Amino acid sequence: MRYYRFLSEAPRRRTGPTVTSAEIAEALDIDPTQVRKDLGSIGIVGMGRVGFETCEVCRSIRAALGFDREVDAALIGAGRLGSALLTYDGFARYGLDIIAAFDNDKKLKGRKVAGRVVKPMQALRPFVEKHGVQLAIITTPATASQHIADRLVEMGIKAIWNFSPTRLLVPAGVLVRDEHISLGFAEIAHHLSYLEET
Amino acid sequence: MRYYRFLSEAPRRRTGPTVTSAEIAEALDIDPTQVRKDLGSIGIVGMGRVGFETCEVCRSIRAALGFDREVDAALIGAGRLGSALLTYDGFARYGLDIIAAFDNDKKLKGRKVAGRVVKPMQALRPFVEKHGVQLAIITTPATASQHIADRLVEMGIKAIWNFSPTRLLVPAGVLVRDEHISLGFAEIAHHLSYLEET
DNA sequence: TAGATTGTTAATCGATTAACAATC
DNA sequence: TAGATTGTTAATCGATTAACAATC
Repeated sequence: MRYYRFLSEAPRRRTGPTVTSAEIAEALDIDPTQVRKDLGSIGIVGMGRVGFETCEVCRSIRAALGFDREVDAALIGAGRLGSALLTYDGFARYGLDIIAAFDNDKKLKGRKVAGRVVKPMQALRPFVEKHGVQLAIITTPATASQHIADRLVEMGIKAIWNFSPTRLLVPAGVLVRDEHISLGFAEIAHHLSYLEET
Repeated sequence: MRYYRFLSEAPRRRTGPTVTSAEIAEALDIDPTQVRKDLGSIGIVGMGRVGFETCEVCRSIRAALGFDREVDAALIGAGRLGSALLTYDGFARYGLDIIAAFDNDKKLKGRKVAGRVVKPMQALRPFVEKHGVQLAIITTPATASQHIADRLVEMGIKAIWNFSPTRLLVPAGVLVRDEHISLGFAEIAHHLSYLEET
C-alpha cells in the first residue's frame, strides 16, 4: 500500500519512466532488498541496469491490492461522519463507490448528501439484494451498530467497514475492518506525555 | 492499546477483580507469555495463583499510554469531518479535549458546532500561544494542509493529527500522525477481490 | 564491454513461543 | 500443602539485512 501511494505520485515528481528499488527504499525508509522481495512476491520482475517500470508496477500493485475493480458500498448512518465519507471524492481512485446512504433519522429522510438521496433503513435489504452490495460502511452510534451488522450479515454482505466505536461480532467469512480513530490518538498521547517527561 | 480496550470493558463483563494472562491472551488472540512480558515492561507485576488486578493494570496502562493527562487540541477545518470529530464524545475517555475549531469559510464563521464557536483562521496563532496548545487536528482539504502545518510548526505545536489525504512534511521533533482512511480500504478491497477469485 | 541493478541465497537480528522453577 | 499462575531463561520461528553472481 505504501508502495502504491509512492508510485502513483511518481508522475508528479517528473522522474523518468523507471524507478529503482534503491529509490523506493530511500523514499519509504526501508531496505532495498525488501522492496525487491515484495515486488517479486506479486510477480513483478525488474530489469537489470534500469530498475522497474513505474507504470507497470503501479498497475500490478493496483491489481494485487484489489483496487482494479469497482466495489459498490452502502453507507449506513448519514450523520456527520457519514456525510464526510459520502462527500470525500478520493475513494474513486481506489475503486470504491458509495452507491447509497441509509439512515433512520426522519430529519435526513429524502435529503441529499453529496448528490445521493438518503434512504430509510427499510429500503436497505431490498437494495442490498437487488444490487448485490458486498460492502457496508457503518457510521451509526455504537449502540445500533451490532444490530445493524447482524442484519447485514443476514443479507449476505461480505465485508463491513466499521467507523462506529465498537468492536463488531460477525461470523467467520465476513470481514470487519474496525476504524477506531481513538487508536490513532494513542500514539499522539504517548508522544506528548513523553515530551513532558524530558 | 488493545489491552486497554479489553480491560476497560472488564467491568461490563462482570468478571472478578482480577484477570489472568491466559484470559487476556485468549480474548486478544495472542500468546499468554506475550501478555506477561508486555505488562511486565511497563512495571506491572502480577500475583501468582490469581493473576493481575484489573483496575490497577488499567490505571498503569492509562499512564503508559499517556491517557492520564488532559490534552488540549485545536481543530483546523470545521467541515463535515471536522464537525464529526467535534461532535464525537468518545475522546474525553482518552483525555483529549478539542477546545477550539478554526475555519476560513465565511459560512461557518461564528456558527456553533457541538457547542464550540468556529473561529476564523486569523485567531489561530493568538489562541495557540495563549493556551499553549500542543496538538492540532487538521481536516482541511489536501491543498491547504501543508501550508497550515507549516504555520502550526512555527507556532510551536508539538503534534499534528492529520486527517487530510496528504503526507505532511514537518521538521523532526514534531509528530505527525496521518489518518488515511483509504488505507483501511486496502484491506477490504484485498479481501473482496480474494473472494472473487475463489 | 563496463557498470548498475536485479533476484536469490546465506547470515543476522528481533520477536514470538515453549519450558519451568519461583511464588502466592 | 497443593495447585494455579507468574516472571524469566532458552529455543524457535520469521522477518530483515547483507552479500554476490546473474542480467540487461
